[in-house]
Amino acid sequence: MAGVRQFDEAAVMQNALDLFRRKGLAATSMLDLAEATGVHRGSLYNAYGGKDAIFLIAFEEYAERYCAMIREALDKTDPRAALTDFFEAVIASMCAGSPARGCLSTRTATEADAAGPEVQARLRRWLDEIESTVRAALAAPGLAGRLALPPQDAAPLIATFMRGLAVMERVHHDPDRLRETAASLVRLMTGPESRDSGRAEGGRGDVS
Amino acid sequence: MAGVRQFDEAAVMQNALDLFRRKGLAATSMLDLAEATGVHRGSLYNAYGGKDAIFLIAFEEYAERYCAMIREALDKTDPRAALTDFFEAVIASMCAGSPARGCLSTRTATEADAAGPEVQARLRRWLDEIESTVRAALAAPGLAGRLALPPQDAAPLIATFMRGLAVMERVHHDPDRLRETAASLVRLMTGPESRDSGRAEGGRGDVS
DNA sequence: AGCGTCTTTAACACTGTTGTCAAGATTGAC
DNA sequence: GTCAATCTTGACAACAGTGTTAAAGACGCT
Repeated sequence: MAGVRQFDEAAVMQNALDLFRRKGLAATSMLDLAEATGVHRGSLYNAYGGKDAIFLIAFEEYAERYCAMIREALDKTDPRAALTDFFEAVIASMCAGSPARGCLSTRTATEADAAGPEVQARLRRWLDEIESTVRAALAAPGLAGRLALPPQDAAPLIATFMRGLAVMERVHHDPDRLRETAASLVRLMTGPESRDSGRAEGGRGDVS
Repeated sequence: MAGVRQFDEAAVMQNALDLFRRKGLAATSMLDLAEATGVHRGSLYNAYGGKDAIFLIAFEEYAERYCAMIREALDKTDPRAALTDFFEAVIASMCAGSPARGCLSTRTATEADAAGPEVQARLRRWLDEIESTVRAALAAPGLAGRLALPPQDAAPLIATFMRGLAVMERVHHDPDRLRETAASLVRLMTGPESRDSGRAEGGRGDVS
């Protein structure tokens, strides 16, 4: 073989992901991608075929990092610390950047009908993965039975609620407000008993 | 004065709203609006100025109906019945139509950076209105003090969670799943005590 | 009826996006 | 060094959308 790819595919995907997070899938054109990556539009068509295909590849890295992030945040022995760290990480991730970049998957989900069926399927799979990651973490020995809700009920509730946070972030751009709202849910789920499980420090909360 | 408007403005706005709910603000073009309303594109420019202006007018009716809908749903003497009816109405509204049309405001919120500042401001105002409507309803004599959370904490939590439901609807298109998730939150907020407050029947849950 | 005002309509110029193509450049394999 | 595969690049045609404008039409008012 010869006539070898001239650009760094990983770097292209990183730039593409950054762009998708800033502009969203629908609003990003192939020309935007070409400019952001420094790769000629024709080369992108040649290498990947189109926008959705690029998105799907770029999304893989996002998905992986995100899951790792929440898995780490939830890996605590105290339920309240686990959930507090979890929401802190989620909120920090969507509020990072200026202007804040928001949540890629939430944005893509709401404009999903404009995206191809592969993107829709990938999104569905990813949200399921988030939910099972949360469910598994809550069912872990340390936390099991210490919540007001069994993991199989708590996980969908948490997964749905975090989507809501992402929407609210777009409207108010106020991380503290999100934290307070999340704290209410955490209080509700952990009950009033464990009075002081102060927030453990957890990860930096940024996915990238 | 003369040279009088040839079209029914209310009908145009109704059609515009329908279209916005189906396609979203960003994906709807002036040409789409012209076709959907039967009014020539130039006339729409002349009468309203542009897409955002049309959206803002159409949105008023939506906002009004929506608030009335949730106010009615929450107007119950039992907290569990109120919240159950509330979420039933919200879910029915976003799942109506085929394909389900989703939640206009949630969708607009996530693509808000593409919209003008007036739309963003209107959206913010609307979400605040939803939140205060919920807060007021929960603080009403019949319900006050019968929730696990004071109204000023419960309202943002509920408002945020219902945005999450709208996102999940886009992904899974499964009303029952949404109902179950919402039921978990209701259980959490009303506590296990009131064992049987079976769902009162409430409104039809459709905004339009 | 005539006037002025407003609306309608088709057309125009412009910009942005898409997907493809052919010519040329590059590079590994032989 | 030559070959052949592959990538790069600029160009092209086609389409969609925008916002404006000028001419034509409709209507209320006097």
